[in-house]
Amino acid sequence: MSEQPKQLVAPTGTHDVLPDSSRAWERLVGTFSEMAHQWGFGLVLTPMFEDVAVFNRGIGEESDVARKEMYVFEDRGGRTLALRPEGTASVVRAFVQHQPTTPWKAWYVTPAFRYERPQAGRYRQHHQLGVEVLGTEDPFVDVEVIALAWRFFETIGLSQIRLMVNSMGHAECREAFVVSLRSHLSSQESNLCDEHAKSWSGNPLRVIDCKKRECRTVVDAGPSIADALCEECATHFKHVTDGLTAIGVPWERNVKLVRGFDYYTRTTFEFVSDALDGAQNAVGGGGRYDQLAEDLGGKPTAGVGFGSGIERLLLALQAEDSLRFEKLRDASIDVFVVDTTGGQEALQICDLLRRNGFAADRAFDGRSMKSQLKAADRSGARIALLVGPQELEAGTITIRDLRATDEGNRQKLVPRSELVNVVREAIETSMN
RNA sequence: GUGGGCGUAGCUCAGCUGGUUAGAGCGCCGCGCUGUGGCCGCGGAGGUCACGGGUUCAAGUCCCGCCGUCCACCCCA
Repeated sequence: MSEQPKQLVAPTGTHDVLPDSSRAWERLVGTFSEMAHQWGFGLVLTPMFEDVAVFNRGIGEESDVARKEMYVFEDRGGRTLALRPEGTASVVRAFVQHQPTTPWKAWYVTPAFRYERPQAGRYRQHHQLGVEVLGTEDPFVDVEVIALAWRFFETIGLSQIRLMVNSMGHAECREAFVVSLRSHLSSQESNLCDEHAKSWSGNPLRVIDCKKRECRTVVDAGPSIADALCEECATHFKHVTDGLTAIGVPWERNVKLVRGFDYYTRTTFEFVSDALDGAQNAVGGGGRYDQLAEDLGGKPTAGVGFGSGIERLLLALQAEDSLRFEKLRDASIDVFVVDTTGGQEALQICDLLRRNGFAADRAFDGRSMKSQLKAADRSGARIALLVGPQELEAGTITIRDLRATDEGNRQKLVPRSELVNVVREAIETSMN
């Protein structure tokens, strides 16, 4: 006697998306794809894993993501690879490798992997969609990238979103700011929270978005990035915010907005949902990364982009109660074919309908008519086509309106040769 | 990585201070209606009470471990 094999389940922090909820995914990704094309972006697909250096040099070896969250492994050829923890680095690596003409406008949708302790809205595999523009430092591009994200959120029905923007300045402004921040923090070390009192010098910028009161007091009294910007960077930032204002995208400046990846220069931004609480309220973010292409071994090339987490967007939609799954499901099937003669008729009728552009489904296993009609009801189909021995004999089909209420006038016998036209007509009238 | 809550049917959950064959609603299958869904009535299938140890005459219930999940921190999407 062998034991029953142990049931296997999805790994910690991962999840299956089944047809009920995947309708919402299709809608999000479909909408984004359409909008990205409207904005002039082309789809880019890059490998899910890369040489680990792509991410170490990209997001910074000092960042938490690179230090302790990456899935790093060695393949059979001894190469050290990593599953992608975010979207941007791979796209920029592809740009550097292929040197397309600029400006290069790319959009993507991809899973991202981080070894984290899972909780609501945070997974070991999550999914991001986003865009990148390489080859121009024109502030209008920053505006376009932010605007695309904003309009996308509007289109899918999110209303409680706030956009926060900031500028880190270019490499020199940023470096000068880090120096003055460092000296401020070192003089205030004893006033920082327990953790940052020890760790501030590794990455002083991290202290800026610490939520502890002690750190906030120290930070508020210290230098502001806003004052550290050179004239060019200040002007660049003003063009970005003026551009947003010009097209009616509301923004607020947040001088403490310091994002987790080291590659950001100048513009940074983040979208938060007020419908989600605290910890996981960021639904998207991004910024400019004018050094990144060079860091990955390419020619100096400016870039800017944003990424948004699909799971977070769905949580935010749910929190705003903007998701209507029922409606999405109703849209699926036009016709359900009921065949009590063995199934051969349903095979041919479904094929005919599908070739003519209808969404058709049927039952299997030779069930009773009653049971098949029950399945028809569940499918959400507008109409059912019934074929039993009588119809088969007479070369006819019974068409039944599954939504009508007057029992006397809801089904009729039609010649099989007229099927496609009759179905088309029935669907048109039942749509009204 | 640190701290806490929770794991009982496919789903949502009940199960009092340990005590016979572990329940409900929804869903699923069937019958009432032997060719007609949705509503209603009746019936049925489905559980090693997450898993592994321990205490006890007796554990879903108490203890320990483990895994999973949720929450907070951290970080982020």
